[in-house]
Amino acid sequence: MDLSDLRFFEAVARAGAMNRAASELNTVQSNVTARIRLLEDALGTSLFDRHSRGVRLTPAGERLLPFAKAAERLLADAKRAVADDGVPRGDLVLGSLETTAAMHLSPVLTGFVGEYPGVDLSIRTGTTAELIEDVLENRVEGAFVCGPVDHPDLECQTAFHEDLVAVTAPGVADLRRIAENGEVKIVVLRVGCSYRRKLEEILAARGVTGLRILEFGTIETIMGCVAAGLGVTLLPRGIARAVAEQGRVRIHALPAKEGRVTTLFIQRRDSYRSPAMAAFMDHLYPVRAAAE
Amino acid sequence: MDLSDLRFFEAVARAGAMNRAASELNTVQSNVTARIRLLEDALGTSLFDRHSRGVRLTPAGERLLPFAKAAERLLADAKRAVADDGVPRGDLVLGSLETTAAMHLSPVLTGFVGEYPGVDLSIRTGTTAELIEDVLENRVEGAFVCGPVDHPDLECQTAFHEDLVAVTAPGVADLRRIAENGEVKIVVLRVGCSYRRKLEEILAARGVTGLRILEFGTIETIMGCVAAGLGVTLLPRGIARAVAEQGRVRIHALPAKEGRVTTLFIQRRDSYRSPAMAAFMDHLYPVRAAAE
DNA sequence: TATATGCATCATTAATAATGAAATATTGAT
DNA sequence: ATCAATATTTCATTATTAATGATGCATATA
Repeated sequence: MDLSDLRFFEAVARAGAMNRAASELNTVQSNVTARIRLLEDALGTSLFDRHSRGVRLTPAGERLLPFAKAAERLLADAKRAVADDGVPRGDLVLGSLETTAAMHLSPVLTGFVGEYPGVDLSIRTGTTAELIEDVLENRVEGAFVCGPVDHPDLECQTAFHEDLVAVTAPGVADLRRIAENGEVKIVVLRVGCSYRRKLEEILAARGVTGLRILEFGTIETIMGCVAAGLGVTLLPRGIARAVAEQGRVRIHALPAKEGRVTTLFIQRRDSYRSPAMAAFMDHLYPVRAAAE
Repeated sequence: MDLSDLRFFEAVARAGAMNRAASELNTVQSNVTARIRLLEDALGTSLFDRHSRGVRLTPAGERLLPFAKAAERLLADAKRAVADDGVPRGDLVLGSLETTAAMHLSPVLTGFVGEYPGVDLSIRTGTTAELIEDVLENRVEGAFVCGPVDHPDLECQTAFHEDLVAVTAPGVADLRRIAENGEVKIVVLRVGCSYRRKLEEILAARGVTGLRILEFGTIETIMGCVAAGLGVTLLPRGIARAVAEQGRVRIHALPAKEGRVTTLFIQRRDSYRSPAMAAFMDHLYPVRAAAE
């Protein structure tokens, strides 16, 4: 058994069919068949059940799959470790919630890129669920997400605390009354956004239920919608404040139990930490210490 | 880069010479050279410095080595995971201190082998240092050693507590006086035995220093030597008691601070846990609970 | 029953790895 | 200084292994 065998295996398992896996691996189907058969012979077990529309993993195959993925990760990490001489350089891809990026990240990032000009930093935004997936699948090296997070493969560190506030049109004096003057919606950044469920809970606690959801791509659009009386949203106080001071929206403070959220920086526990990543962690340290 | 490349690499790194690595890998030396060169080309770095008496790892090679070992372990674990269907069977190799085996293990082991007839259990004895090495190098799946142990790759669980006692010839009334009636030695089981250093400390605290060391392979021999007035040893009370009751030796109790030792069961943190191992852990659980 | 989809088989070709012999280099001893 | 010993590199040759493309077989769907 060798790593290339596991690569074939993993591709077939993912594609669910040998011919699809073949084109993915840039080879022919007979080759895939042969390699899988050799692997099965070597292990003394069949790894796939063949049926007319493709293949399905056997229990033994299910047991092998995580090792195939781990092996692939290990080799990728090994390549990086060899290439790294301790000087932070190259790509560093991190993830962040849109709101966290807007609120907290810019001073951290500008400081970091100034200090390490060799590092090509990029930020990928998404929801907490998406970002957790991104970290687990090694699409990003780390991410700022909304806590709490509990996953055995993830290492979590407190990065920031923020106070969330509900934001409505200026005319809404009390959150309980938002539904009184006609149609109102929950306005959030994206499907699955962590704040959506939180806002629903907050409103439910005030007797407001059954609101519909409205999704937008940018915070500016959301603010516009809210100002226009189209709905209510939940945002960190710091972001909402500027718009509120212009009188366009009204901020509704929330008790700490509801409004206090912790932003965590998460990483895969076992994967290789690049010098760039280590440097970023160091750079982040004073921020994290302040949050404790 | 593939696993077979890493196997070559690891063998050369360990052997310190392509020659020796070649015979170890059952191939010719020119093949090893070629494979290493290909690997170096693929990684874009030289992994070894060649000199006239062999090769030495470059810094990049040093960085690669742990990955090579991890990859090998991963593949070995994968094979086992595929073969395992959850039923404990096959070889289970554990390590233990000689004294722990004599004192505590026999009821645990006989119970275990009775319950799981499919498991071929074997015990390899050694000193704590040897056993830690055995666990780290995956020569045994787990081991009973003398605590405390602190290693990032090892998971430690309290297994037993024991009271150590000093054992001398019957005529020695006080440990402080052992050196009075002529030549006396420290008698221990093996080079590097954990008890040796401990006994030296205990005697030093009583003003007895500079004793020579005597090593034997079995506890019976040691007891014979001690009874004959040849020296002093340190053993768990339970083992010494039987011989003391025959009047052949005298037991010198020690204060808890010196005499209390904890036996830990250690395992590699990240390696695959076989069903046999899991079953053994379960079997051990009541024992461990009693020790807490 | 025809058709589409997908795996297995197999002969052929391509690519890769292993071998053995000869060349080169360095250390240590005479 | 030279020879012997040891170790790596190079290279042509052979052996092994992987990939290809054509074909066959099975099964589900229309």
